[in-house]
Amino acid sequence: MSTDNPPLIGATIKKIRKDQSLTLDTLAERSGVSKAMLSQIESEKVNPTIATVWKIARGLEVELNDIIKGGKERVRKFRSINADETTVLDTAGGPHIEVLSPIEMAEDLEVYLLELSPNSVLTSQPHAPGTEEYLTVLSGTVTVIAGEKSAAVEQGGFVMYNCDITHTIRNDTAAAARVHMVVRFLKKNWV
Amino acid sequence: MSTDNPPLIGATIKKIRKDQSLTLDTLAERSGVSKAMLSQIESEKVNPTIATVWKIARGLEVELNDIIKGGKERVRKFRSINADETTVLDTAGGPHIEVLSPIEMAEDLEVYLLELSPNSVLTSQPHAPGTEEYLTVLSGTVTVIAGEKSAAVEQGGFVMYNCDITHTIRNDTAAAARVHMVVRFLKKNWV
DNA sequence: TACCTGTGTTCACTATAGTGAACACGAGAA
DNA sequence: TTCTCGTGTTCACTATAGTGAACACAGGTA
Repeated sequence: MSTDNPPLIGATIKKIRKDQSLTLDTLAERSGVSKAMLSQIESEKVNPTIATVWKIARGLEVELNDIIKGGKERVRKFRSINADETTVLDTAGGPHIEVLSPIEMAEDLEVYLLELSPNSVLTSQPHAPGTEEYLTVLSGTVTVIAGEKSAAVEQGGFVMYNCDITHTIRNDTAAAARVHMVVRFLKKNWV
Repeated sequence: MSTDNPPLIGATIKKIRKDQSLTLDTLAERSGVSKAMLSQIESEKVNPTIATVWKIARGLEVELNDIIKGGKERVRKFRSINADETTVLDTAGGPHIEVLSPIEMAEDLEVYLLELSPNSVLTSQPHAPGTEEYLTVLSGTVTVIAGEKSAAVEQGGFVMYNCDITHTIRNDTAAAARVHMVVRFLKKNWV
């Protein structure tokens, strides 16, 4: 939705109501908002208050944010990427990094495979606020440091942490380590 | 926040404004909402319209939903789970499933390791609407079917799909397959 | 001590949200 | 053809959002 105007939520409310086969009368009963008001809102004739929209969301049993963000039609995804299509990020002396997730997932949910050589370190700068990383140790042992917290995790282990602070993955052993990494961003819907 | 009352957003707006060291005057200029109104909103003396809160969110450069959901203080996570602490889900003749993510991540982001025997199938019922699965094939080859779409994915490959329809992972080969699986749910904030 | 400034609050007003009631319209039945 | 019913829209009203201006208060300075 455009960022130049407040969200037009009338159409969204109408769509959700229709999807649930509800009349204005029924939604009025469920939500505590008058039928007249609902009609005006759906026609974008008025600019309702937060409390009113919250009541409608409750009546529809949906999240307030589902109404506000515009109720975009979700198309079900199906996307597969072969091994030879993944992107490889290598730096001299650094770990071997394969990007598995497609470009359209960037800054939403990113998936990587990392291979850390014996006695190597991968240090990253803080990501966007609220971003989280989830690591599965496939082989070897790694030590993860995020801020003042750290843990050594062996094969078959799992670690998750906020990565909006400087964070480091180290392989202090004499064997290579392989790690599956997922990075999840807090989404911004309209900035 | 309580689901019995509309969201009290005044305190949230005030906190964000203070965090950014802004005065009411400054926010009024940036947002186009009067200082008087801002004061009333922050004091929970009025129930602002959606458009007004949207203007404030823009002025603060935050998501509308950040204000509405209550601006909870985020504590940075750090959680590690050793291999011997993961939960194993096995059924007779079924795949070997290890749950890596901790219980508190249930229905948010769930992480699994799957091992499918030669010529075996894992069929799942539809999950909650909007839920997505992300598979990394660590070894072997699997065929993923979601609704009418399918793909055979070899070692090192990746596949993602909506799993709010019946979906199946098959290993039609004579070798075992190992798959890393992430399940991401669309969050409900207050239902 | 008095004055000034910055910041937040309240007043008195206008504009608009929100409602109960009445109206408009289309479809189906008699 | 007329009537009835269900559903959505609009009217005329009250309640409240939203504002410019004035006020209140605290801290700093002369």
